[in-house]
Amino acid sequence: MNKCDLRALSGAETEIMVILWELERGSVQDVCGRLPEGRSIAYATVQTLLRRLEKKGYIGHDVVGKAHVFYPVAERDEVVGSALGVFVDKLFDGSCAGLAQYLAEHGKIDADDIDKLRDITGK
Amino acid sequence: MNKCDLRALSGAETEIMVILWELERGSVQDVCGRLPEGRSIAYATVQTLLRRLEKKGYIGHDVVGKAHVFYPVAERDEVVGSALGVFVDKLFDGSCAGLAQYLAEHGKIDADDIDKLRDITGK
DNA sequence: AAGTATATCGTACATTTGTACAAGTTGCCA
DNA sequence: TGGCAACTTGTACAAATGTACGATATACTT
Repeated sequence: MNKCDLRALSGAETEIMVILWELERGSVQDVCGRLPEGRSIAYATVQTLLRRLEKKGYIGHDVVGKAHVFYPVAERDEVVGSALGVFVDKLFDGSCAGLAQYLAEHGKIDADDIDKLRDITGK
Repeated sequence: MNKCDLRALSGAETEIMVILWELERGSVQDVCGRLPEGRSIAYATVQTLLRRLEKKGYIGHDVVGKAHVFYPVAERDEVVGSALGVFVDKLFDGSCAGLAQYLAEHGKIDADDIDKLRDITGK
C-alpha cells in the first residue's frame, strides 16, 4: 500500500481521519460525537466525508447490524508525513530544519521542548 | 491590517506568494520566470492567481508602462504562521511541540539542527 | 406484524481551485 | 503614424470541496 496511491486529503476529510485514528473504529454516529466543540456539521455531511475517505482508500468499513463501522486503513504517521512534506515544500522550500527554526524563532517551542527533542534524537 | 481579514491561500496561490516574497516586486513575466523547474503553468494562469491574490488582499500592484508590477502586502511571517497554525491544529492537536517531536522522531531534523534551535532560543 | 427510529444511498448544489483562451488595449519602434 | 508585441481583462470550465436533503432500507420494540 504505497503512499502515492492516496490522493491528498482535503481539510474536512483530514478532520474526520484524525477522529477515526483516535477512535480506531467508529460509526458515523461515533465520529459525530467526537467533533470538537463548536464544530457542528450534519450527520449526513460526516457520512459523505467518510464515503469519500473510503473511496480514496484511507479507511474501510464493516457492517454491524444496519450500521457501518469505519476504521483507518492508512497509517497516521504516513499520512501526517506526507501532509508535512507538502507543507514544508511549499513554505520552507522543503527544509524541515527551516520549519523547526521557524518554530524556535517565533516562540512556538521553548527550551524545554528542545531538550526533549534532544532526548528523542538519542544523545 | 489584521490577519483575520485574509481569506486562506490555496496551494497554487501560496506558490505564487512565495515567489513574490522572494522577488519583492515583479511582473507576471518575472513570476513566471521563477517558477521551479518542471512546474509549468501558463502566463495567463499566473496572472489569474495574481489577480486573486490581490483581491484577497495579499498583494498590491503598481502600473509601470503597460505592465503591472506586483508586490506583497502581507508579511511572510504572518502568513506562514497562520498556515502553520491551521496545519498544526489539524494534525497535531494544536501543539507545535508535538510537531517538533514528530520531526525529531522521524529523522526530519537531526542533532545538529536541534543544537541550532537551542542557540536560537537564547541559552 | 406493524410502526418507528436509525442507517445508508443517491443526489444536489454553491464555492473554491487550477488552468487557460480570446479579445481588447497600449506603449514603443521603425 | 501605423502596426506589432506585450499586457490586461473578461470569461470559461472542469474538478474538488464543504455541506446536506430526501428517499429508501432495515433492525428492534410492542
